[in-house]
Amino acid sequence: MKRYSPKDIEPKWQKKWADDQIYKADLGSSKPKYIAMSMFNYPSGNLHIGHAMNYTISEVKARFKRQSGYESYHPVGWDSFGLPAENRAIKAGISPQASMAELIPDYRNAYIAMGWSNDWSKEISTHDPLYYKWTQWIFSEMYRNGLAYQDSRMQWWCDKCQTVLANEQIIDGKCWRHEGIQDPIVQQKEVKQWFFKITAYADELLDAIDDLDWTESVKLAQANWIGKSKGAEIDFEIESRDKSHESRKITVFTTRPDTLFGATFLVLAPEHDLVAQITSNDQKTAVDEYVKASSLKSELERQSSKEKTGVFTGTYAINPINQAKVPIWIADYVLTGYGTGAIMAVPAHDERDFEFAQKYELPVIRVVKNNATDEECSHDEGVMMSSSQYDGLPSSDVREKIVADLEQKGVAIEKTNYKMRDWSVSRQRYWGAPIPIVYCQKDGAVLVPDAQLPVVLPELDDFQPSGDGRSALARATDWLQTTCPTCGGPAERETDTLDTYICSSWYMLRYFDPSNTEKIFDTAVANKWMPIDFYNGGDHATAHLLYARFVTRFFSKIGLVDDPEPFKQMLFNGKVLASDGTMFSKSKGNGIDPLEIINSGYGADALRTYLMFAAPLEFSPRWDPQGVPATYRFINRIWNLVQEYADTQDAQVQEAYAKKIRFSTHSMIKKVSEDLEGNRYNTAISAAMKCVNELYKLKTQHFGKSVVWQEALEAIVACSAPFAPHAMEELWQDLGHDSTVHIDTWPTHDEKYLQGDEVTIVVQVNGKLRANLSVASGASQEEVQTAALADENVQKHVGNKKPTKIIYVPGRLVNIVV
RNA sequence: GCGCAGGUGGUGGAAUUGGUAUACACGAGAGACUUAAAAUCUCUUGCCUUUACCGGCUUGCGGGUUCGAGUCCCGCCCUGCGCACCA
Repeated sequence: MKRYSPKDIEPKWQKKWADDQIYKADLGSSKPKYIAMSMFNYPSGNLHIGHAMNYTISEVKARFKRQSGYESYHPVGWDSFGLPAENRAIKAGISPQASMAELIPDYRNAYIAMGWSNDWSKEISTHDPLYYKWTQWIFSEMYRNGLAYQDSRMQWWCDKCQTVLANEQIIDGKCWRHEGIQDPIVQQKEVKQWFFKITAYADELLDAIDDLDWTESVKLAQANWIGKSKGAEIDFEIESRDKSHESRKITVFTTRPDTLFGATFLVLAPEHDLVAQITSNDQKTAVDEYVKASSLKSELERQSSKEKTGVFTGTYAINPINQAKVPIWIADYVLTGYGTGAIMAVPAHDERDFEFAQKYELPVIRVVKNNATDEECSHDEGVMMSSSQYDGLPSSDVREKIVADLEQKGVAIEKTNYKMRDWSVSRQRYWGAPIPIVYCQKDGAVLVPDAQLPVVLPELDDFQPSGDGRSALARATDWLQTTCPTCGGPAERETDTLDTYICSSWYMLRYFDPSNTEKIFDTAVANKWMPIDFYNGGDHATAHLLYARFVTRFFSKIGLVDDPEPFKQMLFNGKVLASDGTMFSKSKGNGIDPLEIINSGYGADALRTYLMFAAPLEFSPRWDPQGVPATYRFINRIWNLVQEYADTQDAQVQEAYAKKIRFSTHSMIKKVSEDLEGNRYNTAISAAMKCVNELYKLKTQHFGKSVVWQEALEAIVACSAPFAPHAMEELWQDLGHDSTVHIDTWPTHDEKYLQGDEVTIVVQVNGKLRANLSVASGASQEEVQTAALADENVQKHVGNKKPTKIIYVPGRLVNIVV
């Protein structure tokens, strides 16, 4: 009997599949399309167990659909620009280009060894000039549509990376690449930056979230990130002691205009423009000191110190609703970047204001009557009080009314604010797509004409940042010096490169037309294949997924693609954890190498099946050293079953056995199909295991060449093929096929085989299980009840009491209440 | 602090609309095959009581609704993730 040896069959089939190009997607196929993919790879080292997990998830989905009659496309690409790659190259003393030329082939081999069904004919790399030409073109297109602009502003700066960071790239006040204990806290630095105006799409991006079939937590994270809040801007006149004041008012943003009568002071952020102007002479020293101190504080310090601090400016403002005189303070708990950088403080109804008022003994006026006591602060809704003409009205109604009334006087306006900021896309690093801009003394910043794209990244010997805040490109003088496209005069290229999140925000579309040199991609093909049917990953809940949505939405507006949403279904999967429940890390050296497991003899099939079986895909399973041996045993059981069958003679299978075999097989087909569709891979695999166990019991009799056994074995082989593609391919051939198991072989279940002659009815007495009854499946309620009451054990518990009620659930249970 | 998700055997985890709690797997125990071991196959395995049957208990804790609750409702406790002074 042929033994199961992954070492021999896996490479054999990998070669055969490649030769036959069975995974090459025909984008013009007349079959229904399906595209499943995982977030593409950031090549920076070896394939690790996290990759194995992520990519197997979408790969199984792609295989399931390919077997089910779809033209299934499982693309592959490399997110090859970016810092980790550049840092690795610097460390290795080679260029990033050379580093990629080393890494990518290794990854390719690893992908093949995992048995992933990628279409290698359409492979892309973001560092390929053919690709980044279009990344640059997106910048130009954004610019032409008024969505890319340059601005000088304070930016987060990581000293280790020597580059600015987007808000999304800061974790606990540290750079996302340097969040260790010894790593520096990010600093603010004034830098001239290019931005994409993602805020212009804030509302659309938020509204569209509802309809996405995405992991709920990711949808929520995106909504939080966008952070929409409706409110009003209200003007407070500054009480003037000195006629020379340039500005006479302070505009505050509030989401609770209904509490305006309770505003007992104003607070400005220390960075607010008016601070110097309004500060009185006797408070000047204190204010100056406070402003200076808070500017030196890092964001982390500012956020970690719970204690609120502030200082009085010596000036007052007038509350527009009742002309009350309220003091103006400055405090760093008010953020400069949000709203107007100034708030009206309502200590009775805002916890932060309450805390501040307590500390500095400022008055507290309650204006909403709710369940809170007089001593505590509460933002709950209620009925207005101490609010003149609004008294007695519900606070939720007054919110709009008060703004409308003030709007008439021209001192307020309805306003919606967002937490989300524009996307900073400039990076002061070498390894990225150069921003297609030149600076001319006469014409300023000028776009490089499309005909001159790509602006090719020059090869350098030294690509360390220049240290003055500019990238290594600042030293590439030949490249740097150019001519102005507008006037032809001397000009200098932009030395910043584009954030790699731009590269990854549109790659899925390039998969449909990877070598087009005339256009970014063919719209007709993209419209046929978009949106991506299935997408998964264990990271980037906000940044990448938000940027990809933004860019796709932009593409739909300029007519490049119809659907504004790129990913129809998105599954945010868990990460494999070490056996002790902690994250795998390089420093701990506790990583699991997928190739090592494959080569140890267990093979890719057992590894893949284990990863998909260990837990639901959303969970983070702990690595179990017993796991792969267990799934190896499962595959081996299928293997031996098929081999044994191949060695049998023709057999007559009695009808009663045939029924049992079919019941087992068709239940399995149904369950596996539904579970694969619903991304419940772990229970799909357990259904296949259960079926195999049952077939093992059934094979002790009437086992042999027959239609019913052939069908059963083909079903178990086909249904296990997405998880264990190599072994199942071999077995498929052993069952007598010449063509591959991986295309158009998915079995369908027939309901008629799922109906048994008898059903098991559970009998309860007062809700407690007392008997199991086997009755004919067509039995009437009366028959079932009679049989139930006749049962010996049921009789014992009913005794001579008369049933007061009998609950009957057809085909399931009888509950006798006495 | 706020938001979200979740607490089920020794372990990972299953359980349609409320309807046999613990599927499947690991681990453990026993047996078969073998000179022996590995591999393979078969059986047992929530807890208590019992030779066995029978019975009792059990889904983080406490209540409630119901003929019936892992599932629904109320109040606690704990864990994980996300956001974090966004007015």
